[in-house]
Amino acid sequence: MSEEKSLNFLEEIIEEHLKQGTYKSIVTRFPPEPNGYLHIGHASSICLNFGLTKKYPGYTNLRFDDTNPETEETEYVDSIKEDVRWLGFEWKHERYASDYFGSLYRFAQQLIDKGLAYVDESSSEEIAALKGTPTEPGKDSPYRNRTIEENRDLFTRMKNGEFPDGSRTLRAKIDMAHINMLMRDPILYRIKHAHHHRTGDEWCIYPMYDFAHGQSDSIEEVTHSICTMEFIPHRELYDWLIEKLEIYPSQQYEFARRNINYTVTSKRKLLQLVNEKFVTGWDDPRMPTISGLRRRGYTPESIRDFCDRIGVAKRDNLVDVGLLEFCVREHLNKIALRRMVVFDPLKVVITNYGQEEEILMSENNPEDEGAGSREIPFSGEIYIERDDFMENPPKKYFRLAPGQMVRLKSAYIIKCEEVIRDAEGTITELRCTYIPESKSGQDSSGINVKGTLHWVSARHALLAEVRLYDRLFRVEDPADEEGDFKDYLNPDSLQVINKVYVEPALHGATPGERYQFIRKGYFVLDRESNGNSLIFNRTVGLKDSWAKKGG
RNA sequence: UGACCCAUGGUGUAAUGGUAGCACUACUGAUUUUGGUUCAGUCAGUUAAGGUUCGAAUCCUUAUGGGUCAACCA
Repeated sequence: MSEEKSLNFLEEIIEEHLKQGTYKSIVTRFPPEPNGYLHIGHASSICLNFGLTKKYPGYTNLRFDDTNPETEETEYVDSIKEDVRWLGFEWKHERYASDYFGSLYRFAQQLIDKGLAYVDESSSEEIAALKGTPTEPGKDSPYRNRTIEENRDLFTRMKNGEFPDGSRTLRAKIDMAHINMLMRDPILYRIKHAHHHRTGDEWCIYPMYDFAHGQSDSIEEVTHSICTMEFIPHRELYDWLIEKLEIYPSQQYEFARRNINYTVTSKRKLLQLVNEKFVTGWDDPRMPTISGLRRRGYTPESIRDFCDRIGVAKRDNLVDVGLLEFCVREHLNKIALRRMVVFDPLKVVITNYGQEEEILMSENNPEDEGAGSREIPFSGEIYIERDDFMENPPKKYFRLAPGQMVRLKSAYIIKCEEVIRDAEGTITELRCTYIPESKSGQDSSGINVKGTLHWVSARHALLAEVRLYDRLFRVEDPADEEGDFKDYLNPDSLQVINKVYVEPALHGATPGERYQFIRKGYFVLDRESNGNSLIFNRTVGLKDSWAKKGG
């Protein structure tokens, strides 16, 4: 019965490998650098790498590419681990490139011994000058032909801290005229007298990406090393090093990173937004970070579903954020508890109801009978949404208007009899009558109304704060615009409503529960809430075909 | 004026020489005690030109367009 889902190009490669017996099982890795928080683009890579070893025999390691102590911190390591777990994945081994500094150092010595690496004393400017350009070959460094003994000695002294930062590098000896710039004697090691988040002051030389990543893959016997397309030119060097070092032949495969419109996914840019206070932090709910999405109320299920739907391929892309929103709505619709909250209150007095009150029942989730129901107090004075009333309504307006009837959700049908105004002419109150026989669940009135409104009983309502979020940028692709990307921030990305009126059932709201404020959207309790205050973040609004029609 | 990667509806992704499909979006309509959900339907695509073939989105050539490469970042 089940329709076979087509394979992405990596799954095809792996199935072929498994079929041919190239591998019996596979090993992948997710290799973040701990210099920032993970974002939605990383989620794609996480789902890919971990997803592959869920589908095929094998496992996935979490490996931190921590070879640049100047930008890396333990805070980032912790956040990355939390985010991967939250997304629902468990790694086999937790590893660090820094675990391999000793092996990497010995690999470098082997290269020196084979005459394939040398210590260069050129400055970074001099190296750049001799590098050539994509269309012109480079020139050999004057230090290129030192003896092996000299190189060994110099490299040892680099490690021993005898030289200042930037004064020397270890370079592979390949070909300065190579068509691939990365093969023009790439730098393997540089001197940095910097404190490393894990190895402390043990080392003052650190390997470059190209001399750490592939070697780490190899040490872990990673079979399929999956990275993004900008690393394609690195593959030649990746292979060269593995061949010369005669180590386990991990293979690199590349896919196109996923881009999403109206946001940026560059750790450098996100860091800028954080540092320059354009957002409140890495987990600001407007951020495309995993932690931001989590605080915003996204579920791991919805993010996994999103990654699954956008797929894996090799072409440039700009995915519509609307798809992410669709995924979270789809999930939240099934699990969110329905609650009634009035954002902009308009008082309604039900003139024939009297001073008493009663308890009504309402289902917690019409999509899930198991979610049960809750009690809602009703009384003769309630609040409805100000924009649920119009004095001169257009055709097909189903809400309240003079002489018109609406259903109050889970309660009665009411009819608007009178509009009360203050001295300025602002509507301050509506006088309505209710139809006693129309009680929800036992309606014998025979009246059919088109509109149903949410409401809260005025004397039972609690106060809360809601934070409404919109896209962070006003343009689809901020990174592609002229000038500073920050000039394209959306000034209305955050709207705070300090006082909204919520039904009493929200009193014990917990951060783990998801809510749908009926007709308003999906909300989650923010971590800044406490015993005295309820603060809700809007995850995403409901689809609104009335607003779209210009209603 | 080099090398490499890529090109299918508005967006994302399938079709692996044999009926261009799926999802999102948009638009209709039905249902609805959320103008939500659900259901039914509609619009919409192979960058171009040659070639190979009975047959090409798929293979070849050229062109065009987009991306990547000149960090002691990853």
